[in-house]
Formats: sequence, C-alpha cells, structure tokens
Amino acid sequence: METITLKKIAEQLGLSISTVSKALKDYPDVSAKTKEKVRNLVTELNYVPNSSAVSLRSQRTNTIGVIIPETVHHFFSYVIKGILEEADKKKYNVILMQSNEDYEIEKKQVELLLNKGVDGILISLSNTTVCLDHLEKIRVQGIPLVLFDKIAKNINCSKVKVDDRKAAYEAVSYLIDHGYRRIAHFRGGLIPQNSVDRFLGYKKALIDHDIEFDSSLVYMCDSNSDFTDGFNNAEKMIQDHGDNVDAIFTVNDLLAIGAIDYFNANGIKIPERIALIGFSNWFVSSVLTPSLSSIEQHGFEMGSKSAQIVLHEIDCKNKGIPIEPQQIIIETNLIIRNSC
Amino acid sequence: METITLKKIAEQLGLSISTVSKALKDYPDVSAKTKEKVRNLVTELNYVPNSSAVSLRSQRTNTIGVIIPETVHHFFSYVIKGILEEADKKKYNVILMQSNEDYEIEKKQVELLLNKGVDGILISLSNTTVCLDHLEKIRVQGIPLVLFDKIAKNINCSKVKVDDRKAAYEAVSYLIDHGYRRIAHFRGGLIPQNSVDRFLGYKKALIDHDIEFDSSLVYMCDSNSDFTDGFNNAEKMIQDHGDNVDAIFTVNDLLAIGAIDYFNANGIKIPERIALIGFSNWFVSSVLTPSLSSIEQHGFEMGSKSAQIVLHEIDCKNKGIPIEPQQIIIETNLIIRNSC
DNA sequence: TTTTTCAATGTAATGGTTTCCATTATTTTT
DNA sequence: AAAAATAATGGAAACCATTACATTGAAAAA
Repeated sequence: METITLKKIAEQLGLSISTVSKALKDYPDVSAKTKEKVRNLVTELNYVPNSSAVSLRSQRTNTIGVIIPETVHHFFSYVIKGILEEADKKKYNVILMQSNEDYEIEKKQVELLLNKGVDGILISLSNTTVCLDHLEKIRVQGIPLVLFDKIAKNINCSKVKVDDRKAAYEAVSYLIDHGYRRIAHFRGGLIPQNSVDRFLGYKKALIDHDIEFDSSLVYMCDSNSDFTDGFNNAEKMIQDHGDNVDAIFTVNDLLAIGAIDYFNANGIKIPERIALIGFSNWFVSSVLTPSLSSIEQHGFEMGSKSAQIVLHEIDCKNKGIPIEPQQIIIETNLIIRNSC
Repeated sequence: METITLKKIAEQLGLSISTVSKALKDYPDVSAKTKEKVRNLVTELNYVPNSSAVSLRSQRTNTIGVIIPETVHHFFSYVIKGILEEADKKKYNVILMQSNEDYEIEKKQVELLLNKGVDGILISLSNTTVCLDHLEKIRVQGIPLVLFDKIAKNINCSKVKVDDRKAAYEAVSYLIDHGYRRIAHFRGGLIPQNSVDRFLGYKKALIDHDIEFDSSLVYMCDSNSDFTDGFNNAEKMIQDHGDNVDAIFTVNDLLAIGAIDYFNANGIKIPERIALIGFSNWFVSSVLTPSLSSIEQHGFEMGSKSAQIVLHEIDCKNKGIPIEPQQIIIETNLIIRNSC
C-alpha cells in the first residue's frame, strides 16, 4: 500500500513536482491541457496531500484543542456537540482533552496542545484553577484562546458564558413572585465564579424584593460530589428550620435531585410544602417525580458560538487582522415544571 | 515570539543541527560535554520539537481518531472518558468526531481521519451504516481499527462489545424467576445488531423457561426518538393486552422512562401491576420514581479497553509484529431497583 | 532581423527533524 | 614513524508540499 505523493504524480506524467502542485492549485502558470492531465491522474490515483507536510509548510494544523473539566456531564456533552459541528463546517479537527477538575492536569493539557501546534484553544476552566500562567502562555504565543462557561476574569481573551447572576436572580424572583418567602440556597464553593455569581443573584433577588437575607438558609455544598450531598443538606435544612423554609434554589440540578429524594422519602410534599428550582436543566430534570424546574444553559449554542469565535480569530490571525477579544452572553431560560 | 528550532540551538552553540539532534536523543556519538551544553540551552530556551516535522519524518501523528454516533449520550460520555484517559496515559491525542447516526457523515469522517494521518481509529457505527467499504479502506491502508459497542460482523478487525443477547437473557430470566409471565418487549430496529441481539436474548429466555413467545407483545420502537415513543407504546400495549401483560423489557432506558411516565400518569402501579427493566443504566434511571432496574454496560471500561487495543495494535505495527484482531466482551451487570 | 513579451515549465529553497554516511582529529597499535 | 582504530562532529538526503525565482521556447513588437 504505497502512498501517493506529488512526486509520484509528477514522475508518471513526466512533469516536475512544482508544475503538478501548481496545476492542483489552479495557478494561471499552467496550461489547460496539463491541468487536465494532472487532475485526471490525481483522481484516478486518489491522491491526498500529506497533512503533516502541509502543516509543516504552512505552520497550521487545521486543528483546535478543547479542554473541559469533565466529559460525563449533560451540559458539556452539548457543548462538545456544538463545538464539533461548528468545527466540522469549517473543516477543522477537534482534539479533546479533559482536566478532571485538576489544575495540574489542565496545565499539562495546555502544554500538550501548544506542542501539538493547534491553531486555537477552547477551555472551560477547572474548579481548582487559580493561577493563569498557562493561559498567558497561550496568549504570548499568539494562539487564539476562548474561555467558555467557567471563565477567569483576569485574562484578556474572548469569553462565552451565561449570566449566572441574572439567571439566578430570575429564578429566585420567580419563587418570590409566586409567594415563597423563606427561600434557601444550596450553593457551590468559591470557585468557580459561576457558583459565586449564582449566590449573588440569589441574594440580590431577595434584597430587591425586600426579603431579609438569612445566611443560615445558605448551605455550602460540594457541587462535584454525587446527589447524596443534596439529600444530606435537605435533611440538615429541615432539622435547622423545620417549617420555616418553603423553597430552595440549588446551584445545580444534582443537588436538587438529592433534595427531592429526601423530601419524597420523608413525605414532604413538593411543591406544596417545599418548592425547588435547579440549574442547568439536565435531561433527568424533565422526568423526575415531580419534574424539576431549572435553568436551561444552552450548551450546544455555547459550544458552537465558542468554536465560531475561535475560528474567526484564527482567520483574523492568518489575514494579519488584529484580534479584538469579545465577550458573549448566552441567554438562559427559566423552565418551569412541577417542582414550583 | 520566535519559535525555537534545532537550527537556532545549533547556531547559538556553534554546532551542527545533526549533533544537536543526536545530543538530545542521547546518541553515543556525542561527547558528554556537548550533550550537557545542548541540554542546558534546550531547557533554557524551552525548546520543543515541531510536531508537524516529527510527524512528517516519522510518518506518525501520535493521534487516534474516534467516531461516535452521538456525543449527547450518557453511555458515550463514559466511553469518551475511557478513551481519553487511556490515550492520555500513552501520550496520544484524540480527535473526536460524531456521525449523528448518518452513514454518509460517518464515511466522510473516516475519510478525514485517514487524510489527517491518524495512527489508529475507533468507531462505534451509526444505525444507518450498511455498507462497510469505508472500513475496508482503513484496513487496506494498514491503519489499526477497533469497533466498539455498535459493531459489524463482516469486517476483520478488533471489536469490543457487550454480550447483548446474554444481558437481555439475564434480565428477562430475572423477571421470569420472580413470577412475571406475560413479558412484553419494546424493541429497537433491525440495525444496529445490538437491538436484534437484545430481542433474541429476550426470546430465548422465554423459550428456555417454557413460556410461549407471543409476537404481539413485541413493540417495534424508534430508539432514537425521545421518550414519548415509550409513552405511546405503553399506552398501545395496555389497549392491546389490558391486564394480560405484567412486565416489559425495553431495549433502552429512554423507552422505559416514557413507559413509566405513562403508567404513573394512569395510576398503573410499578412494579405491582407492571414491572420494568431497561438497558444501559443511565444516571437518570437511579433517580426516577420508581427507580428503574437496568443493565450496566460499563462505558468507561469499553472506552478504555478499546483505546488500549488500538494503541497496542499501533505498537505492533510500528514494531513490525503482525496484528491479530481480538474480540473483547465487556461484562454487563443487571442492576435491580424498584421497578421490578 | 533583432528585441521584447509572455506562456509554460523547471530549479531550488523553505519548513524542522532524523539518520545514514562522510570527515576530521586524536589515540592506539604495529 | 606509519598504519589502524576510535571519538567527535558535520553534511546531506529524506519526509512532502509550497512558492519565489529562473529558464526555455515561441510569438509579438520594433
């Protein structure tokens, strides 16, 4: 199984390599007859340019690198799908990596992508990423970089995210507008920023509606663990507050699922006794009993938009046009189901 | 931001390119002093070999290509995770593509991967793949190929799958052993083979337990649609058979979810009146009400095992050892929950 | 007829690394 | 002192495609 190269084509036609190359690129240099001959043989032998050689020459790989914290995640599945479709349209390949929410791994993966010579990089930061030197390195090398969903403020690059604060604000406002007053919050940690913003949105909604913010209603959860953390905190909450709590806004759907589990198991009626709204709108939310209200983040759009931006920046770079980082907000939707 | 090449290192040290290259590869040719000098400058300047140049020279890309039918899928998320981890261990990159269950796209993606020069390919076939010429092409080029989960029989390459027939047999046998007799089956289409095998396992379990196979209890479903198809078929089944049916084995969890939805909505008690067992053990199955019994397919292991095999075959190829295709069966587990 | 023009093709350098094959300088053996 | 062996380094080809530049031959203008 010998590979076909320009050299072989040239030999068979008694031409030089450069003439063959030019013929294929439709240079005005080459005569119509010669082009015809070359094209015929090329299709006959099924010639395909060697990708490594083209990359070496052009200093481009037609590949973008993507780092996400975790592949097994409803939201990120959609993000990946969006990225793949957009990349496919523009004839780019996607190298996928996961950081497993580990800063050291993320750093290593960035290094690998840079060594590989990808044309652009998309990252959703890990929860443990504090230092941004590895991102600066990407910038310094002039490689287009787009952060999505889990972003960092202190780096000058394009960013695609949802407005977590606003989304949380809307969800909590909805609860308030429907008569709930003692609204608890199952919050995530101080990293990523998303958790913090959701908490801030929650708090602001209360204050704007003249409801006193009660910090004893805020439960710090491990948002990476399984749903038992939601179960446990629901139990704790009932112990702490008994009847003096009527709704929960959770930082993600997983915690809400755990809480629902606890309430169902203990005969606490949803939404009569306790209402819930989650965040992310996992598929599971729609089929739970009761079905869970949640906030749709539009992962597919986030992925495709992020890819679109990075590919656009690659394009700019190739054309020598300076890149202006942009910040895109993907609109969220509050999806009301039976849990409130 | 100038890139560091061997040439630059050589110039700075007053050596030839070849000496520098050899020094870095620890050839016995080069003196200890020179090696020392080279290594120092290399670390100082942070030299990294140009990946395209290495690929061009070595005819290897250190990249494997993966084609799956759909990224948004609990099972495939785990498969991807398994592949990524295994590839990462062996310092291989993963180019991910999805076929969207479309044969034409799958064919195109294979073509792209071959053009890109990946060292190996992993595919889970689309439901619409009938012709296998594109896979033969991979074989002809001598590129290691591993099919997983959705495989084809008529191609000589390594395969990693679950024993669908056995898994279905065990699930249905479990139902029979627990007193269920009129067991319906919500089956998938004639492609992929998995659906057929699950149906055959269902049928064999009935026959082996002296229960008459009743084809009116088998409902052909569109396994790619959303769960409403499960809902609709559950309704149809009750209309058809009324009380004369006491369990369902579904070809996937999605259909079971739809069926549960129908039964819950119509006051049909699970598992007292109707028992259910699904297939794939999606996360959602564990949090449904009632929770759904299902068959765990171990996607992570399937992914990591598939990657392991393809990387091993790449290794064999590089060493000139002939490749012997292997067939691996990943063991399934029947997970019993409250639906039966 | 001589010079200019241009159409068509070829040569060679480039991109960066690897490796076979010299070449030079030094040391050992006869 | 001459020949052989060894150590250290350099040159150049190969991987393959691209493109600036050079060459050839023929037609058009002087």
